[in-house]
Amino acid sequence: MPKSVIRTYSRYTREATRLLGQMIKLGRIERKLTAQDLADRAGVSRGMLQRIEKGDPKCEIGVAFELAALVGVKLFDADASSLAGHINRTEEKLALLPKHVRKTKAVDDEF
Amino acid sequence: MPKSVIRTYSRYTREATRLLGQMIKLGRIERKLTAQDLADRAGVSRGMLQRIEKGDPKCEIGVAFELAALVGVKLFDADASSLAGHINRTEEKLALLPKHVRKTKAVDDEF
DNA sequence: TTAATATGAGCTATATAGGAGGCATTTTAG
DNA sequence: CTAAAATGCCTCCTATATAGCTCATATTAA
Repeated sequence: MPKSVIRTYSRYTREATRLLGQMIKLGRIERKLTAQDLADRAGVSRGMLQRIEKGDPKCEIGVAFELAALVGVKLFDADASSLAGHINRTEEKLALLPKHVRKTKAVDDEF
Repeated sequence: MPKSVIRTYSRYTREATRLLGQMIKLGRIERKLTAQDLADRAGVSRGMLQRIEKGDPKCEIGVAFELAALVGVKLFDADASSLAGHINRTEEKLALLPKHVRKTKAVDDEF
C-alpha cells in the first residue's frame, strides 16, 4: 500500500524531464505531427503526451522513451543500432564486479 | 477511465530502459551502495529500484532519473550544469517554429 | 477577417503502479 | 564451513496515473 507518496524531485531530475519533453515537442513539430497524431502512434492519450512534453516526472518512462523514439530524439547519445552493444558492454562490466554490496560498517567513506 | 491499457513497447524503448537500469546498477555497485541504501536515498522502495535496474518500462521517469542522478549516470550526455543551457536553446528553437501543426490533408509526405 | 482546428487545461472513473512485507536463494566475510 | 546479509521475486492493497471526455483559447490557412 503506497502510503501517501509525496515525492520530491531534484533540480536535475526536473530539468532532465523538462528537456526531454521539450525535445519531444521539438521533434514532433519539426516532423509536422499533430499532438493527437503522435499520441495515437504511441498508443497513448493526447493528455499524456501533453504532460510529457511539459516535463511531468510522474509518467511511465516507457511511454516517454517511446515518444522520443517516434520523433527521433536520441537517448544516451546513442542510436538504435548501438544500444545492444552498450548493453553488452555494461553487462560485461557488471560481471566483473561483486554481485552483492556489503554495507561498510562504521568508519565509512562519508567523504 | 483507462480502458484496459495493454501497452506494447518498441525494441528501442525496451533496450533504452534496460540500458538505463544497468547503468544505474553499475553506478550503484561501483559506489558500493546497497540496493536498500540507494532506494532509501531516492525515497523509493527496494522493489521499485529492482524493477528499474531490471529495465521495467512501467516506472515513473522521475524516479528513474533521480536514481540515475544519485549514482552519477549522465542523461543526454550532459552534466547537471549544462541542462539549463540545453533547455534554453531548445526553447529558442521552439520559438522559431509554428505553435500549431496543421494536419497535411492528403498527398501527404508518407515518405 | 473568418472558419477550421490544434492546443491547453481541467474533470471523473477506473486500471494500475508502488509500498510494505514475506520468503527463498545467493553471496560474502570471517 | 557458517552466519549474516544482500538480492530476487513474490502477493496484497490502495494511492494514483491514465484514458476519455469537455470546454475555452490560440493559431493557422484562406
